[in-house]
Amino acid sequence: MVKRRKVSNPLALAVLVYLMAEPMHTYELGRRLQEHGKDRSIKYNRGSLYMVVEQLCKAGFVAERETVRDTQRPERTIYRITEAGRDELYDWMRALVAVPYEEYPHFGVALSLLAVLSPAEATELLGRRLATLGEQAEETRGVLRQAVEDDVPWVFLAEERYRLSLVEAEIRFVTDLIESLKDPAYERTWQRMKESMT
Amino acid sequence: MVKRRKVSNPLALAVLVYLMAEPMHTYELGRRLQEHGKDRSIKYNRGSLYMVVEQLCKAGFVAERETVRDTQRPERTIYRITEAGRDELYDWMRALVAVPYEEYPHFGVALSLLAVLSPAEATELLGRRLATLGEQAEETRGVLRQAVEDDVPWVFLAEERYRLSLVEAEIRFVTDLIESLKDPAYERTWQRMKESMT
DNA sequence: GGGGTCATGTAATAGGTTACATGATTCT
DNA sequence: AGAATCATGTAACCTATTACATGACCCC
Repeated sequence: MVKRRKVSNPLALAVLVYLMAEPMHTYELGRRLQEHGKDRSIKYNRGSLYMVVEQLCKAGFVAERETVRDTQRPERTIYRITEAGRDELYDWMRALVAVPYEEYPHFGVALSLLAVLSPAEATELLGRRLATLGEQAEETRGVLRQAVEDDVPWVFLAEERYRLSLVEAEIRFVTDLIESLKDPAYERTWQRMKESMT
Repeated sequence: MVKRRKVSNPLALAVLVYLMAEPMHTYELGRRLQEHGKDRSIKYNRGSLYMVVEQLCKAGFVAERETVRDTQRPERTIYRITEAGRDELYDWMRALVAVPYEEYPHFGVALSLLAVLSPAEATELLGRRLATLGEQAEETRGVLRQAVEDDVPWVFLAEERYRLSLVEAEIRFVTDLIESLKDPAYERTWQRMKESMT
C-alpha cells in the first residue's frame, strides 16, 4: 500500500529541489547543500551524493544536459531535472508533509531497555543527557536569533524551530523521568526484578 | 573521537539484553522481541536479525553454546552472551542514555524545503498531518492506559511516554506553523521568490 | 493425504559509507 | 620547487532488505 520510491534517500529530494532552480553538476550540488546548512537536516556525505544522482538519472528524474570539459578540472557532467523529476519532487514533498513517517530514535531504544540499568546509574546518565540537551537548545536558539537579525525569511527557519521544539520536549520528558526514578518503590522493584532474573 | 561500534544496529542491543536473561536461538529472539512489542521502538525484520547475530558472533560478543537437533525442526544454534558482550551492552546503553544522538527526521527534511510548496498547499497538507498525529497520540494514550490497567511496571512504559511527548510537541509545532502560514505577508513573499527563481 | 500456512534459514540484491586516487592551487 | 590543501570522482566494502527455499503442522 505504501508506494516505495524509486530513490528513497532524502538527499535525492534536495537534489531535485536544487535542480529546479538551475542545472548544475554534482559537486556544485554538494557545495550548495553545505553552504545553506541543509546538511543539518539531511544526512550528507559526498559518496552518497554521487550515488543518489546516479540513481536519479537511472530513474529518469534527472538527465545529463552536457558534459563540460574546460581543459582543466576533470570533466563534470551537468544535470537537469526532467518532467518526471518535477512530478516526483512534488509528490514526495506532499507525502512528507502530509503523513508522519515512522522513525526509530535511538533514545527510544535505550528507553525500551532502560530496566537493565540500576536506578542510580540511570539517573546519573540522564543528568548528563539533560546538560547536553540544554546546550543543543541554546545553540539552536542562537542560530534562530542570528537568522532573525539577518532578516532570513521565516520559512527558512521552520526546520530549526522544529528541532528546538523536539529538544525542548525531550528536556521536559527527561526531567520528569529523572523525577520518577527517584521513587524508592522503584528501587525495590528493580532489585526484585534483578534477582528474579535467572 | 566517537568510538564506532563493531555492531551498530540497535537490534543487536536488544539481542544482548535478551541473552543476558538466558541463552537462546535466533528465532526465539525474534519471537520475544515481537511479543514484547520491542519492534515498536526498534526496527525489526528477520533478515536483519540473523545478520546481526552473526556479526555479534564474529565480534565475540556472543558465542554458540550448542547446536540442538531435536530430530524435527532444522538444527538451531543456541547463543549465549560472553563477558565482552556484557561489557559492550553496558557501555552501549550508557552511551545511548547519556549522549543525544543526532537524528535526521524525515519531517525535518520536508521543513527545510518547505518553500517549494505554495502557502495554500502547505497549509492543507499540514492539516492532514495534524489529523494523523492526533490519532497517533490517541493510540499511544490507549496503549498507556491499557498497560497501567495491567499493572505493567512503569519502567517499561518509558518508551511510550517518550513517543507521546514527541508527538504532542509536533502537534503544537504544526499548529503554530499553520498559523504562521496564514500571514498574507508570506503569501506575497512566496510569490516574489517564485518569480525571482530563474 | 493434498493444500495452505507456520517455522526457520539462506542467498541475492540494493543501498550507503569509507577509503583511496588524481589533478590543480596555493603557500613558503 | 616541494609540501600542504582543495576539488573532484571512483571503487571497495559493509549493512540492510527482499526474495526464495524447505520441512513440519494443521485442517477438511
